[in-house]
Amino acid sequence: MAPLNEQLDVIKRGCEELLVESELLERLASGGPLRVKAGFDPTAPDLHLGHTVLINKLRQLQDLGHHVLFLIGDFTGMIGDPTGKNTTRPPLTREEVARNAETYTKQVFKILDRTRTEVVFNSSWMDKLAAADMIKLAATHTVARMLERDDFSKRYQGKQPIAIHEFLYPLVQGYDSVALRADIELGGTDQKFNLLMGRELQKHFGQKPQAILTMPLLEGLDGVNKMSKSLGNYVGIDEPATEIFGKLMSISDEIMWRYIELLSFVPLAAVRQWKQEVAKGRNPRDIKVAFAQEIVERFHGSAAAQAALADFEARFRQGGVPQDMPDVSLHSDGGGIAIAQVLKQAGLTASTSEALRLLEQGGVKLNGEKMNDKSRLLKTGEQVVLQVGKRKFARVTIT
RNA sequence: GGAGGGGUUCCCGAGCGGUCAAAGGGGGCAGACUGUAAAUCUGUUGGCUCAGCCUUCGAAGGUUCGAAUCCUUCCCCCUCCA
Repeated sequence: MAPLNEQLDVIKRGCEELLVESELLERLASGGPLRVKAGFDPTAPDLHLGHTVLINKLRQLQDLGHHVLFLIGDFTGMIGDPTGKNTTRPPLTREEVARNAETYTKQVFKILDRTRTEVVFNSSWMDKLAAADMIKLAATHTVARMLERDDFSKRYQGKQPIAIHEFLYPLVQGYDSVALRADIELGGTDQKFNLLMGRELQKHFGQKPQAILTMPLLEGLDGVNKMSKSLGNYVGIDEPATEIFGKLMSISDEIMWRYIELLSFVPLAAVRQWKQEVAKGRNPRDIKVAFAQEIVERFHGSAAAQAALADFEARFRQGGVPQDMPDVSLHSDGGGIAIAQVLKQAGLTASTSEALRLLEQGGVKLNGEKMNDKSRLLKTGEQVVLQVGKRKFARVTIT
């Protein structure tokens, strides 16, 4: 195991806050591997880059020899974590939770070391907790204390509803730390309240309180809100290489540095040099390309990263069409199919109304030519490439 | 239990008997400009067999030639008092 100060440097790198450092040092000094807890809400079936900020950190802890407890909050998932939301979230069913959890474990080992990871479900101890125990747990904290949490107080002041069961969420998450005897828990900055709750409950149950390490939240592609599935501003790690590449290229120059800081493994010295070069006039696009390549390579390999770049160049610099696009075959009864119908049935637009709108606005291309004749019929035997906007393509054959 | 306020299209929010598929803003989408950037500007933003028709304003009934707007019942939320 690495020397203490080196371990601490690795642990702290990129983090938002570490509490309490001296306690963590003590535990590290005691020699044995730490029990590292990180909880995941099974609402999102796809891991995205936002999640990987934390998972990368878990991986670093594993590389230091520590033991990761990858907690899937299947019980808490049924409550619906209210963190960061200003409305009550609808609860998930057992079946939904189970399905999502499976996807999680499948994806997470793209980053984590399977041999040093223990996947645990909080239902395995929470299901056994009797109602009376739950009441005792609830009795450990006051409503005033709960209302200290930022999002609760905001909702309360904003006259938004807060359901009683939402108060149980932090308590259950904290109790998970007790059940797991966690030495340190990782979470996003928005999790701080819940993480601290773990410390308090551990003390209450006679354990040494866990250290907590918060990681910054990664902004989504819009550069404003945090990256999340529900906002649609995310990059999923299971997405095709060209998608990941394209999405990363679309981020603003400002947010690019943030992404590099939190996601890239490029040494900080090299990043500093990039910044200087850009300040002297280098096109930030070049940096963005290098960064996008690094991320694609991480999840798809270097060959895919090269291909994604080539595809991107061909498509947008030379205005060509992508290598791969969906092939759609539609059947006509004879008279042909109106173009708006084709667009909808090929999945390029959500409705025929939208298709007609886009035709009017010049957002539709047929075989690379702008197309705004709404009465255009596609006849049997025709094969065309349709494009909507800059990104949506389909090769359509009429039979 | 009592008193008051409120539930409008993806979100916020106006409308308060016909001129309402419903102002304004946000977000989304498209176009221009670009580095597929960002910012900005322009258009658009329920659906369909699209100059017409159909379905929306918490739910269900009712009044009316006509309702998001009036009445009844129900559901939900917020505030104050107990």
